[in-house]
Amino acid sequence: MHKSEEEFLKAYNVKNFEQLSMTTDILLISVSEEDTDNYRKNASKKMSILLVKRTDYPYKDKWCLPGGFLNPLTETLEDCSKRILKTETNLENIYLEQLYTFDSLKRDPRCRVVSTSYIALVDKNRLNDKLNNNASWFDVTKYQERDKDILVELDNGQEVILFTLSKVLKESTTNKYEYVIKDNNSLAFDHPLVIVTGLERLRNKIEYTDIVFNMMPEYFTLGELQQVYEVILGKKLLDPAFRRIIASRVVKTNKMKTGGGHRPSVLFKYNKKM
Amino acid sequence: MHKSEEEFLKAYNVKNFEQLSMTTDILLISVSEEDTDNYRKNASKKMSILLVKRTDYPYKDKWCLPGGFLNPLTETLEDCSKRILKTETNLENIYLEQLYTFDSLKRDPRCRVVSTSYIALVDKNRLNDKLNNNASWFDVTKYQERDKDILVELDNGQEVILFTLSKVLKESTTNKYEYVIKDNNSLAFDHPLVIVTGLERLRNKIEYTDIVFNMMPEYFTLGELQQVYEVILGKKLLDPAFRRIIASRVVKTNKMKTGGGHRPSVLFKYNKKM
DNA sequence: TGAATAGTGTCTGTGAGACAATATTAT
DNA sequence: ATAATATTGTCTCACAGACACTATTCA
Repeated sequence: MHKSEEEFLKAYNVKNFEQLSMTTDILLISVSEEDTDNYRKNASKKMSILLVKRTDYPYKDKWCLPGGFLNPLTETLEDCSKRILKTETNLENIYLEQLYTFDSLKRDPRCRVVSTSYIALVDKNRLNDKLNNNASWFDVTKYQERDKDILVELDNGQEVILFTLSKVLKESTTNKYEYVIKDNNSLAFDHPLVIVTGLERLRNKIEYTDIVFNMMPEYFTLGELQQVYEVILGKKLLDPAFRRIIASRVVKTNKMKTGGGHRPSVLFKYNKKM
Repeated sequence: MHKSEEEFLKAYNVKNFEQLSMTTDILLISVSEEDTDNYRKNASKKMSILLVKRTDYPYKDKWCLPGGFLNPLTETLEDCSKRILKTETNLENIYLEQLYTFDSLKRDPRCRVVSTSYIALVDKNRLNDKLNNNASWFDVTKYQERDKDILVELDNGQEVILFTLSKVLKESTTNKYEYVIKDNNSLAFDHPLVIVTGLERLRNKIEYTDIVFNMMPEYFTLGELQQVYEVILGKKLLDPAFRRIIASRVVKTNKMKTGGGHRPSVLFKYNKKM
């Protein structure tokens, strides 16, 4: 006996199958400026990420990435991430990019939850005072890779969060590694994985995309831009080399940044290409 | 009134919330050899992907990527992909890598289904005659990018599948594009998206990872390896340049490949580094 | 022998790394 | 004047692109 497609769809009942919940977790990254006492010195920069304090079980009172459950009937995962970002930062139009889908069986003690994580990038100047009060920016004060271990330290000025991951060989054919949480006292769920995966991704993409300009204000000096690169890559760059690489991606304006107790700097804009 | 964590988890009932279904879709990629009449000529190569014919609604009798529903209680998405690959190809130990999670609201007419896609790479020599009989290899006979359109043609020797995608500007800040299906008669679901996303990813990763060796047999000539690169990148490479680039990633063996009506070629192996 | 592929040599231009030198400001 | 950053000049080295050349097989 043959059914038509219409009949088939009508008879199809989702509830006959096991279903599950999905969440999104958002790694919101920005670059913050440290105050300086010396009037001549430029503000030094740190990479920082947004964490929120959990108010309920599981992981009650622990810090975690902003995130929440997907409404399967009305939202895409990106919609969901936008909604959560809006709640935590009061901002819209934040750059979002899908990072990875984490799905180990026991990552949430409540039930099976698969979580698709997103990277979000923002220029910190956009959001002073707009944060939800359970949210806090943590500077990435350490990000060390030694042997196969990655040590990360986060600091919001009052609390320090430390965790360690190991890179474990997964595929022996080609050398492919996966991260495993080794030591973690303070962060909820598998969020150390999300953070490290995201920071690595950002490091890679900053080299071959224009992603970095999502973290910059409209006008910026090349020195500022270079600092953002240095903070993300975790190493110093040589000025002339940096300027050569970046030259085609920025446009000089006739504005200057003055007042630094040293030579003023030309302000540039992002050079959007078609 | 305070609950303990234990009480909280006990009282938590997943079924109070809307849930959804997840699937995996697998883009299994390999490189096939075309027979040649000239005894001197080496076999030319084509990139090919595995499709299966749907036996039921929706998209009955259309081709699609191998895939299936996740069992949320017992499987990770990768487990699920492995299970499906085993069903379709009778192979285990295939290289798998998470590609992207597709989640538009109407991608499946039955219900809300979020699908995490995986790239799988295999050396075709491993699987002659092992295919499930609803599965078939399609050569990628065309992959053209013109303006903002991508035209793909797949051919299994009996049927030709054609589809077109458009790259549509998504973020105006940084120029970020997303693919939109423009024209598609033959492929089920949003699988044209998966295919194009996956082929682009492979193209990128072949340049900076050792991923390609998952598609190679244990012993191969540099000519064969170069052909695989050329087929994936869609362009010819210069011999000396290729040999320089690849040199550190392969090891010469004392085996030779002879019988080609021309100078024999040294067989190499993948050089696994720690 | 010759068609075909395998493999090497080498010139050239580009571009990154490195370091030096000059320019300009606020105190 | 000086500390600090801004900006440019230029040398060198590594390496990819390009092309030419030699080597070797088997019908």
